[in-house]
Amino acid sequence: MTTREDEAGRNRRAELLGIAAGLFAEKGFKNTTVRDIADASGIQSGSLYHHFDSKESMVDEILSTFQEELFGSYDQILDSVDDARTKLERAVQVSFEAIDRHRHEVAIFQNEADYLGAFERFAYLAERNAQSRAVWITLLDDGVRSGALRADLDIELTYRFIRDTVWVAVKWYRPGGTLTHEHVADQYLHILLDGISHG
Amino acid sequence: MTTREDEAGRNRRAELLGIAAGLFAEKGFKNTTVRDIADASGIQSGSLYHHFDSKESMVDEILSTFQEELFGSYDQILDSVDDARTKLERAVQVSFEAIDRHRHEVAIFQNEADYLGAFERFAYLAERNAQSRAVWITLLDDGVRSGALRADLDIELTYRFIRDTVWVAVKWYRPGGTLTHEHVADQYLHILLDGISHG
DNA sequence: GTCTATACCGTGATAGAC
DNA sequence: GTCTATCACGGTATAGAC
Repeated sequence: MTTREDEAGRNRRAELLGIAAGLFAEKGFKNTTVRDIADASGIQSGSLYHHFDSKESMVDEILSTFQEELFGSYDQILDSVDDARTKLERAVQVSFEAIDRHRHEVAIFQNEADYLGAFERFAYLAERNAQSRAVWITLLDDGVRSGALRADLDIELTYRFIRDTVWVAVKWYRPGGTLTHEHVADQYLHILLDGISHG
Repeated sequence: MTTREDEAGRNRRAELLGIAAGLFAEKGFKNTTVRDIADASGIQSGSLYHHFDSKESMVDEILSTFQEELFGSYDQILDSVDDARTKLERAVQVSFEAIDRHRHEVAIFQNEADYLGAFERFAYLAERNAQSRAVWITLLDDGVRSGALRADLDIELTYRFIRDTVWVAVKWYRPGGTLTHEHVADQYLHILLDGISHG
């Protein structure tokens, strides 16, 4: 049974987490105070602790929820019957889509994973990193084996370049701006697959 | 006249700045305390203030010194008589070389420019950013005009991808590791210019 | 050039009234 | 569910002895 109060509580919780995510992304986790979050939410700092144990719990919930969704998308691509090149393209497109829909979460993960990863509570961040590497390496290996990609590729370096260039776009991409995430993904894939030199 | 004391002072100053740069790069500027810097230097926190006005002065000196050198290198490339493609290659190589020789400084600029840029004292960071954009846009424009690069390039997006991929490498590149900065630059230029797809 | 001592403030978190 | 009041801690920076 779901009462009206339960739902209101969940909505409020999500609302507060959204406000916190925006601040964590903009100013950094440690650099954002619980008073900042409370001010932006129109309540007092003490009231936040009615909803959450601690500031850590807030960022924990933000990151784990997001990653569950993202890796679900990657798994769908890996499990599909598409050819290697299409899968690689899909993975890039899904990543830019994540930047579009969850830019705060992406930014937090990019900026704070190193710092947070030092606490046992956030050990899963390192696991997710390894999981992400596995996805891209698989896609690149399949691409080379199927002949879609150059045989002389340095897979490890190529992985790093793709990963870095995709996620760092969160620093400048703004949803609702002149560039759509589809356009950015297309242009990026054009550069990545075909290069920028003439002929 | 340069006395022995002056020189010892400069050495000590440079030594302390180097230690601070490592901590700022690793933990972030705000997240690094003056006590952290003092501990790592084997002195008391109060003693730091004999050498520097404030924590801000330290990061200021670290960043401005580094950028003066980096943009000197870019200017040399722009002023050279090389063709467009060679200039672009040289700019990429010089950037990876900067990551190799000054990774702390690069990391600090990458991670803290947004935060520090909000203070008037660090307004020059935004100017340096604009200057950097001007360098890359010039190189790309010349490349397209001379026929070295594809005529259908989205110059602005290409600039962002190059900038991002080059500088984000500071997150994983380690001097003295198995990869040299020359090797990384070569591989990156190969991907950038020729793409990763087969044929 | 480094030390000790300390002023002063912002921080995360708690307790209990409403 | 929010408020006020409060606490213990750690932060930057200063003063003055050695």
